[in-house]
Amino acid sequence: MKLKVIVYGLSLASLVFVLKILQYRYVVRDLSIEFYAGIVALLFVVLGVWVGSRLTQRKTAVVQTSSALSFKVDEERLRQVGLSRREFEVLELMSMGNSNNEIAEKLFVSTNTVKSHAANLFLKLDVKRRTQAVRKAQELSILP
Amino acid sequence: MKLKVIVYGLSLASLVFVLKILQYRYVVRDLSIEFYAGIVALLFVVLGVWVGSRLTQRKTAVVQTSSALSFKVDEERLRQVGLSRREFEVLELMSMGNSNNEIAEKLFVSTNTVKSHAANLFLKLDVKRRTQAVRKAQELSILP
DNA sequence: CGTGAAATCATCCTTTCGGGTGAGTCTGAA
DNA sequence: TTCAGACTCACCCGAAAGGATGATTTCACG
Repeated sequence: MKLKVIVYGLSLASLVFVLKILQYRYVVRDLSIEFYAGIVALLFVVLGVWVGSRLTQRKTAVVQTSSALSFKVDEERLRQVGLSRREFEVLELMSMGNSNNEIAEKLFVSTNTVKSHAANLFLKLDVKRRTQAVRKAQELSILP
Repeated sequence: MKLKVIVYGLSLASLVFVLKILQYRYVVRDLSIEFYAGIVALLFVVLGVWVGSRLTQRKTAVVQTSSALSFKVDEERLRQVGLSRREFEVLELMSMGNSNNEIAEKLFVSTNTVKSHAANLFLKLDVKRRTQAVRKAQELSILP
């Protein structure tokens, strides 16, 4: 929200600024139009680069803060991936560095069950190893 | 490398393109210069945003993959833990979800060597599994 | 010139992971 | 009630990971 306002405002301001410059050109007309075009182009490329990096930075920042919040955001993400609660619990303990056996003990189920959940969440996350699963979960910001 | 070439090439191409347009303007002069300025500005803002996001994307990627940037900060941390460069490289690839075999291929060494490095860094990090190693490395902020 | 750390590779062995398959229970929705 | 999905567990098997030990080479440091 705030970002959009800033970006749009800045763009408009810059445009006005450039127009003013061009207006001024008619007074000081001693340089070629190509020169001014180059200036304008350069100026706006710089502006664009700046805006572009700002944009991406904000994007990741938002992702980070949202994951730092609570369960609700996670559940939405979970539904996007299709992970069930149990699968997510396994994934959490997995990311803590627990073995399947340790996860089984902590969840009061058998190792086989953990392996089933693991296999299912690997399918849903489209990964082959638990380390990949953890990484992908972090990238999807469903895990810290 | 490739990225820079592409970016610079694209910038130059766009500049030439705009200059051509302006040249053409002298033939079809029926629109105000403000209009053309707006077009140019808009065009280059879009280009800039694109380039900007590209740039930032690469930047983060570089930080993750290459050890060149993170070396300086890492080496201090590394000495605290006592990890050698090779062990750290293995740890990095490990955190990306690579298997020992894949790590071996990417480092041009045998799987046994990777396992040796892995065993050593497990000792130094005081962990038992690779998932724990990755987690601990993140907690020590020697890995993203 | 030795000495030690790092890097490399190996072999043997055990544990852990992961894939595949099947199957029973339970719950909530149609 | 029936049915889908989740959860549970089991067995088998191959692949990956990890532990232990030893050997060689390289390279910097004293």
